[in-house]
Amino acid sequence: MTRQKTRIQQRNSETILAAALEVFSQHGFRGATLDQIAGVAGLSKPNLLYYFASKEAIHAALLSGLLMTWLDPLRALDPDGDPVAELLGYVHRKLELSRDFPRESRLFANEMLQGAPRIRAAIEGELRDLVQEKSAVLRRWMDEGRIAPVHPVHLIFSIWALTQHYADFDVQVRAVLGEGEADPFPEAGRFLEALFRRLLDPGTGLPGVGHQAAP
Amino acid sequence: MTRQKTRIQQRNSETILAAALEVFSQHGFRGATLDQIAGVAGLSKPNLLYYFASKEAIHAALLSGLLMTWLDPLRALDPDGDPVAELLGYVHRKLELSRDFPRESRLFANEMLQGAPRIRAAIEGELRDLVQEKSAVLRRWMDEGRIAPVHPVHLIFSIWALTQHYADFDVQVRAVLGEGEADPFPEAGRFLEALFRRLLDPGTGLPGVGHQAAP
DNA sequence: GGATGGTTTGACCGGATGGTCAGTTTCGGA
DNA sequence: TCCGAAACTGACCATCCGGTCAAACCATCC
Repeated sequence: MTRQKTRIQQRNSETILAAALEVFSQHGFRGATLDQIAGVAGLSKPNLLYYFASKEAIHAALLSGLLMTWLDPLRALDPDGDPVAELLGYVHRKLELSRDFPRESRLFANEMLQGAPRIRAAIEGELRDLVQEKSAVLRRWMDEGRIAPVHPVHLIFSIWALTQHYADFDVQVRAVLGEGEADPFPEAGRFLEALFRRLLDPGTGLPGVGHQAAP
Repeated sequence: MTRQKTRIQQRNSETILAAALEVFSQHGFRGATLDQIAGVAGLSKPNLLYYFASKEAIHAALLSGLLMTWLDPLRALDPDGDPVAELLGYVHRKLELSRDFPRESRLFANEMLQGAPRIRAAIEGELRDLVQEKSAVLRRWMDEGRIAPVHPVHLIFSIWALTQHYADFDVQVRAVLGEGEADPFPEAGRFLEALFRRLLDPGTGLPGVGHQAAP
């Protein structure tokens, strides 16, 4: 089915997907054009449509490959590991994704902004299930007093928001920090480490911040 | 110049901008069409272009009005107020913006994803200056030991990321939390309150999380 | 060298898109 | 009531867009 045959097919498919990622992540699905993608890929428009049935097909291929990569770090969260270390590891892995694959992050963000018309099913299925599963783990850790009690799903949201921000709003981040500072990511890593250490530390119980009942 | 004359002009300009906000925030600049905007506004396409010179002009009008609204809450941060109360107030005001004006947030996010081609100047000017100014205040508060020492600019980034996430990724938030939960915002408010209280609390000094030198 | 099958492209198509314009309708004041 | 300006519209235009197709190209094996 999806099996590639020749090396040319393999190479050109990859070239096209790479170019499409560049264009889709910047302009969204409707804002991107086949001519643009063809231009970036260095191929002719009909040649694109020789490898992919349609513009939709290219976009779909990108998204389907994306979700797996995107969820892997959360899947890797070990229920039997040390809670704080596991969560900080997740934060750092997610931040590395933002640094190394910003276009993938923006493609995802674009899809979300549009109301996720093409991956709604996956969001309400796979993604939701995985988050619920890991939330149960977090809740257990909280009940055991190993991390501070906060709403587990919002905790996961906060990790997503804080890490993806550095990819999606890269222009803003760099503009505000100033041209002098080359790479914002090392400092971002230190900041997020401090933030989540303080948030999760079970020792410093503040009043009135207990988590709600599970959904 | 920009002064409106008749009531019809006032009303129709507002109708067009509201419709354009709806469409632009969902599809981005290139993905939006004048016919779509005209359809939402209930006006004919030529009538749109009677009030605005071009598609670009509509978009520019939206963005210029947006930045002011967007920065106001940060401007309101009082250097003479109580540090934690001021920052938590900012967080809550920003979260309310996400709840009440999600389309404005998405319009801004769309512009950022595209590399901010149309508001780069404002980002590198007004926005940058304001952030630098408030960062100085935050640094002073940290030096006085009234809030924990973290990188002030990344602290501001974290407020933006965490609050805007609930507007920009609304679909995902609601899908993951489940249809049962109607409004995610009250719980989000409680979570962010807890998060920033713990992050800012100067009492619980953790080792190795001091902030870097100022940029 | 020729046959074969994967690869590439110029030319083209129907429909959408941003924008124009001449002309008509509606409004507000004298 | 009438008039000039404001408000509005149908028809139209040039360009762009996603997609098609027949023909050409090219590598490989006989």
